[in-house]
Amino acid sequence: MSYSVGQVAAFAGVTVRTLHHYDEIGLLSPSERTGAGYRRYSESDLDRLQRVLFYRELGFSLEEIAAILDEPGLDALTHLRRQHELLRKRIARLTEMVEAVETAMEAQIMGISLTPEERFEVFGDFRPEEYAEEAKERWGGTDAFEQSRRRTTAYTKEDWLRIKQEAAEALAGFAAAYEAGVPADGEQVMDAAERHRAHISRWFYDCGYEMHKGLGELYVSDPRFTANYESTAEGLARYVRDAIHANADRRS
Amino acid sequence: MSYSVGQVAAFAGVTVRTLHHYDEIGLLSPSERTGAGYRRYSESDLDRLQRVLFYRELGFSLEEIAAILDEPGLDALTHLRRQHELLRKRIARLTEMVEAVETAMEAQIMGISLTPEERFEVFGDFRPEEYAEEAKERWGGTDAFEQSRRRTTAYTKEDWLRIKQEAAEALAGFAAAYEAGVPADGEQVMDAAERHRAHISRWFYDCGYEMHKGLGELYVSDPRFTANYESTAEGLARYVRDAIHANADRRS
DNA sequence: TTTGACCCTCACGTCACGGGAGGCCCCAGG
DNA sequence: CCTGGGGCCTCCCGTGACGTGAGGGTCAAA
Repeated sequence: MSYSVGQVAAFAGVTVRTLHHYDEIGLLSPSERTGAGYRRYSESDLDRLQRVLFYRELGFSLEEIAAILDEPGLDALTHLRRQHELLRKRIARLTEMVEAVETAMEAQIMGISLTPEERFEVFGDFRPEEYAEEAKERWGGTDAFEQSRRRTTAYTKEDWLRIKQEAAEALAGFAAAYEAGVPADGEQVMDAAERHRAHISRWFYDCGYEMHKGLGELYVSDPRFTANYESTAEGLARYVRDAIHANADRRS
Repeated sequence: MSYSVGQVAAFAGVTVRTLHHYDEIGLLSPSERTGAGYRRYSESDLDRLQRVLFYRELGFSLEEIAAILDEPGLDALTHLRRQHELLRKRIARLTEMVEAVETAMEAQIMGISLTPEERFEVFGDFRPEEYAEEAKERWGGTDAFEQSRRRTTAYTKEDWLRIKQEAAEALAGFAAAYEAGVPADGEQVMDAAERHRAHISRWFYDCGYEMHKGLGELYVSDPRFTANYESTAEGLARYVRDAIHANADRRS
């Protein structure tokens, strides 16, 4: 049994032109022609086409596909195993992308924008030293950033909801005291700062008093954090920094 | 903070030329230029680029991407949700392909070649009546084929190994009796036929005596089955058919 | 001030087809 | 017998998403 271009095209979900093209470049030439020059595809031609379409779908160029298919040692099972492996990798990649999207959603919800590195994390498979260095510099040379990343990747939806809730409570606590005119070194305000520090330590990275003070500075100096506080109440960022400092001084 | 083409290209893992191209076609024009005409990408330009690359990876044309991104109601979370959904679908598709590959592997191991429809099942998202009809005709108008497909999709590796094992035992049983000169309606040969029927019923589809007889006929008429038996011993296909008939007659 | 890394704008090349034009082949129906 | 319509052929130009220089400005560091 053999098949015409039209039949094969219908089977495989490609156009006749595509089959002509594959013939032209020698990727898939039908094993027979009729007297009138009509292409006739055999069973094993279909086999080859199936493989071509498979590798094409996974993003290989036609040239690469030709190389793969014409490799000596072209056992059918070998191909199937390779395809299985490629699919597994591709699924893993997409799963990573799903995670990245979820992270971005959380970031969006929490009102924090990402750094360029974070944004494209899932795309660049390379991580040149240059940018890694820059990130380190930005985060004060500590490994807090890395630690945070490692921990947060394991968090579930529920964890994130809880984190968001706690963060909102802390913010509300500071805002209430601030608007009531309580000074930044008031007892309850310092307690709020301490709860804030515990929150960070628990969910993100070990946050000592020194680091907490650094974070407080960041809240007034880094606009992406400042915005988060200032949008609740003008001057709140500075107030929170002062409270954090007062708390750190009290403890040491 | 703004970034040059080179920096952005490095972040995003694309070439400078690509960014130029996106500028040319108006898909992503940097929000600023220096006096010397240098492109300067802002934070929100990066945001847009990230989305462009995302949709591109999922196979959208640049024109389509432009339409998606310039849709009114372009909330960030909406995009993220859409991306999440698209990824889910794509993963589902790849998972289907994995299953198809596994099926093909089993078919290969069991020494049965596939029909064109089966081969390209995973590619054509359409299922025109024409071919569905042909398949029905081929399988005698019953729904045994569908039933088999439904059941076997849930099978694990272990199941398949066991099935293969049982099939091999059945074959060996027939072959032994055949080569010992036992007639096809011998007691033990009919018992082997009955075990064969039970095997089919258990793992693939309800196989009554009539259907079993049909299957026996298939073993001598359909070359893809015949080959499997004849390669063990010449004349075995006919012998198995006769045994199946004898067993069916005995039972009714 | 010079050097080298980076940037600019043309402009042609490439890959994987799309989409006709113009013309055989072949069989069912009048 | 011939005629119409569907499928097939080759030839060839078009397109989308860039690759790849050529030829020439820009700019911080040495």
